[in-house]
Amino acid sequence: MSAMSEQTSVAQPIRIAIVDDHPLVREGLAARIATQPDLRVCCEAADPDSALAMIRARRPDLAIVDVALKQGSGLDLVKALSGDGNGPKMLVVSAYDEELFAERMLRAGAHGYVNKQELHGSVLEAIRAVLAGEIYLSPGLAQRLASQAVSGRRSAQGLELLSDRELQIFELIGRGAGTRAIAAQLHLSVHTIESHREHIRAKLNLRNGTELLRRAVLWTLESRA
Amino acid sequence: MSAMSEQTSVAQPIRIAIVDDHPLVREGLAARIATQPDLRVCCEAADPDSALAMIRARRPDLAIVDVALKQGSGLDLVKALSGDGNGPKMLVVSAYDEELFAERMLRAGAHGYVNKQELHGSVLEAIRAVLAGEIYLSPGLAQRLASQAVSGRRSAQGLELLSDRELQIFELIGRGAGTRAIAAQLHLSVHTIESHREHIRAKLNLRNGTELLRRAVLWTLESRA
DNA sequence: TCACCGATGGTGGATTCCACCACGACACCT
DNA sequence: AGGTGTCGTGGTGGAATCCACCATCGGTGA
Repeated sequence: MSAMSEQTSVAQPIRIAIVDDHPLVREGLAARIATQPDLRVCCEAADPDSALAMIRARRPDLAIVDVALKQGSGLDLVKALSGDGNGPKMLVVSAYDEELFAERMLRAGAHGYVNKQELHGSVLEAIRAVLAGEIYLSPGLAQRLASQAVSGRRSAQGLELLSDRELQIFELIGRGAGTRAIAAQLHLSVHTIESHREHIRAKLNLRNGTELLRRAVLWTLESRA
Repeated sequence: MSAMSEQTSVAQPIRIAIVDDHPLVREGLAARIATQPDLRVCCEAADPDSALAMIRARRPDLAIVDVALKQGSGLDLVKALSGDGNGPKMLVVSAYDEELFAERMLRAGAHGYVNKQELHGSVLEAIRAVLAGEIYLSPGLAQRLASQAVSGRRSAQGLELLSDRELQIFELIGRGAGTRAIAAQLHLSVHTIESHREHIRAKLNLRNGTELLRRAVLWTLESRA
């Protein structure tokens, strides 16, 4: 909405950080934000690690974060930031419209979740809402989440059953990463990854690692990053 | 917006169509193109079907196409356009840096392939190159493709240098069958299958069985078109 | 004939998988 | 406070698989 009554000129613009691994998306966001005189992009990052450092150093008012950052899933970034105490507001943008991620992100401390598909011009709306202290969700997504909550049905493909960690590992498997590589990337023991694999297999009713890999590859293709 | 008549220095601006299902990416591209006085975005589309109609109607000089369009994979779009005869140049942008996709796209008639990751500022470079009649590839991608061609064997996906047996087994792998299952189904020794796997890996320049499985799954998916 | 390749199969060592277990942290219930 | 559950992290040991060589046999082409 255009209820900008307390527009205190451009003396103190609201500072926004953008975290996305696609330069094009960053530029698209920046272009939109540039249309608003009281908003300003203060810094950008392409991966969660540098993003965390950057945000802690620059202390923006709002951070726009992509779910699917190449290493370390963005979920960790949101968790870390929300654990920081008086951190920025966090608006998550995603290529997935999965209720799956929205729920997790909000639980992890995000203040809004917008799908890249749905935002014809609604990012700004989302930004305003989040800055005002509200929780913002893409319209379609909000509806699906609501109807899902009513019917109690949660079975997209059984993936809801996976915990955050498990889902993250599932995603990495889908990208073609082997157990060893995942362990290295996440700084975890190989045994831990294997343990997670096993739990994932159990929850998804998969017999062997081959079926798991297959499922993961298929899924990451369908809901592309 | 910034659709001002710029015909002062350039009588005939080059007209570009953008096809991507993410509005943000479209805007990012448009923002970059807007910095060039002789280039102009003439139309946009979010899905392959409307894109095809649009491009045939508007006849742009260049079409920038995302691989990962929701329905119909963008590959079909490129094929259709290149089958049209005197169609536009086609530059493919992708979230994947997979050699696989690049190769298929180029063979389908695309004139360039850029990864969304790599393009810090190089889309314009790519656009220029493609318009000039060259074939453009992301630097990293070009390098990998080249080294692949030098080291091992040249190959469209390399699949045509598989023997009949190997191709058959490759397909079964793609369907999710394990080595043991394949052996049983073909009434062969497990060792034989493993031997074939090894040969396939060698011919396709794949390091481990995981990559093989991944490649096989991808292929059996994309070959539905 | 000879050299090569495709299909089949093997050996042995490295790697990975997998079932089962364990412990600490945290949440939720009553 | 206790009890129960799940989550994340690790481990062990045996089974399965992978993988780099190697071998045989039959066909095909120089």
